[in-house]
Amino acid sequence: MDHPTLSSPAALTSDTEERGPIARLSLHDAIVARVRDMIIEGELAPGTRIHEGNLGARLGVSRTPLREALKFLASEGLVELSPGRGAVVRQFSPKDVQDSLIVLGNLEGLAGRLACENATDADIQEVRQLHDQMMEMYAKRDRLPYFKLNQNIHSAILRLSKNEALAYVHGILQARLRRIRYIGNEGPEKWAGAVAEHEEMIAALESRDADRLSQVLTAHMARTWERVRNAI
Amino acid sequence: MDHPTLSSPAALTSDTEERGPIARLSLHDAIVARVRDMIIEGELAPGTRIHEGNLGARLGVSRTPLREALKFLASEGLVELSPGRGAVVRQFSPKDVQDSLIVLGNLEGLAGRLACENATDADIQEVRQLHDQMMEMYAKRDRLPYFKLNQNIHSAILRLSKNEALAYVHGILQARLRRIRYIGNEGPEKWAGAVAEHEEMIAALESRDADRLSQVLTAHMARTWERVRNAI
DNA sequence: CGCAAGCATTCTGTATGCAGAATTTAGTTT
DNA sequence: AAACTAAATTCTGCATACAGAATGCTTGCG
Repeated sequence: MDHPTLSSPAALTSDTEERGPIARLSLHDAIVARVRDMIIEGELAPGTRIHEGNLGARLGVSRTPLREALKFLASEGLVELSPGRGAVVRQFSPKDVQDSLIVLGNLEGLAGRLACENATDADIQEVRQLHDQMMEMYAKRDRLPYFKLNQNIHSAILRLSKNEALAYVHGILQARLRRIRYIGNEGPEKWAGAVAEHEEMIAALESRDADRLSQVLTAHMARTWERVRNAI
Repeated sequence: MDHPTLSSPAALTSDTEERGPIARLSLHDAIVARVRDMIIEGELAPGTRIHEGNLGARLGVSRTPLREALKFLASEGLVELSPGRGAVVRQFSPKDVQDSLIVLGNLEGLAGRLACENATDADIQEVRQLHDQMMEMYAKRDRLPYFKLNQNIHSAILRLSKNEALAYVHGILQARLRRIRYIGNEGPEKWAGAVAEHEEMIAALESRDADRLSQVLTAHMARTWERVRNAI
C-alpha cells in the first residue's frame, strides 16, 4: 500500500540530489531516501523515537541496514542519536529554522554570484524554462507543482554555480527545511511577493548581474523567514 | 601502541566539534572520530579502499559498528561508497579544495558579521586569549600548536555567531580541508601574511566592526587558497 | 606469448543471535 | 495514596554467520 517493501527498491525517486552519474541504487540508498521522505512528510513526527524493529519490519529490511541508514541520516542532522536509546527524529526549533534560512540565504547569494560567472547560456535558458513553468502553475494556483518547480529553480542555481561543495552544504540545509516548507504555510496573500522576487531573480540571472542576483537571493530567503515565521 | 583497541574508547579527543553538552562517548562516536583522524592524518590515504575486515581488526571492533561509522563518514563526504565495492577514502581535487575554501570564506564572513552582533564581551575576550597564545607560538615558530590554535580561533568565531546551522556546515567543510592543511604546506614566507590577517581579525572583532570582520575573514580564505594552491 | 574463460578466493551486504542497558510494571513500604 | 524498589520485559549495541557479488588466479586455447 503506502509502504511497499524495499526488497525491490523501486519508485524511490528523490528529486533531492543525484550523487554521481548513474549511481546504482543500493538498498542503503533506498532506505536512506525512504526514511528521509518519511521524516520530511511527517510520517515520522519530530521528537518520536525510531523503533528499529518496527520500522525495519515496515520497510521489509532487517535492523542492520536500517541502522546504517539511520547513522547516515544522523550525520545529515535529520535524526539524533542518544547512546543506548537509539535514534530520535530531530526537532527543529523556530530559531533553528531561522538560522538555517540565514545560512541558506548567504549560500544562495554566493551561488547566484558564481552562477553569473560560470553558467552557460544554455544553463540559464533551462532555468528560464523552469521559471516559466512555475509561473504557469502560479497562474493556475496549483500549489504542489509550483512548490516543486520552485525548489528545482533554487537547486538549479546552485548547480549553475559549478561549485560542488556549495551545492552539497546547500542540499543538507535544504533537506532540513523541506519538512517545514512541505507543510505549506505560506499564505496566499504572501505568495505574490515570492513570485515577484522570482521574477527579479530570473531577470538578474539573464543579464548576468551578479551583485543584483546575489542580493535578490539573499533577500528572498530573509523574506521567506518573514513569510513562514508565524506558521511554525 | 599507535592503535589501541577501541574496546575502551579513551584518548579520542577530537577538538573538532562537541555535539551536545556531555554527549556520553559511544563506541560509534569513537570509531567515527578515530577513522576521521586516520583519514585526516593520511594514515588512510585518499583513494585507498577501506577493507572492513582489516580495519575492524586494527580497531578491535567487529564489522557492524565499523560499517555504521563508515556510513556516517560517507554522509560527511570523507569516504565514498561504491555499492558492492565498499568504502573508499575520498580524493579531493584542487578544484574541490578551492571550491570548499570559497564557501568557507563566505560562511566565515557571515559568521563574523553575526559574531559582532551576538557575542558577549566575555566571548570576545576568549578569542583574544586564543589569539595571544597563537602569537606566542608564532614567535617561537612552533607550527603544530600554532596550527591548532588557528583552527580553534576560526571555530570560536563560528561559535560566537550563535548559529548552529552555520557552525554545522562550516564544520563539515573544515573537516574536509583539515587533511590538506595538516600536510602543512604554507611556506614560512607566507606565514607572516596569515598572521597579519589574524591581527586584523581580532581588532575588527574587538571593535565589533561587522563589515570589516566579515570582509577580513572572507579575504583570509581567499588568501589561504593562494598560499596553498601550489602545494596541492 | 598473449588472451580469455572458468574456477577459487575474498569481500561486501544482510540477517540473526546474544548480552547488557533502559524502561516499564508490579509489589511493597511508609 | 504516593513513592521507592525490584523484577520482568523490551530494546539497543555488537558479534557472528551466511549468501551473493566482485576480484584475482590458474589453466587452456589461439
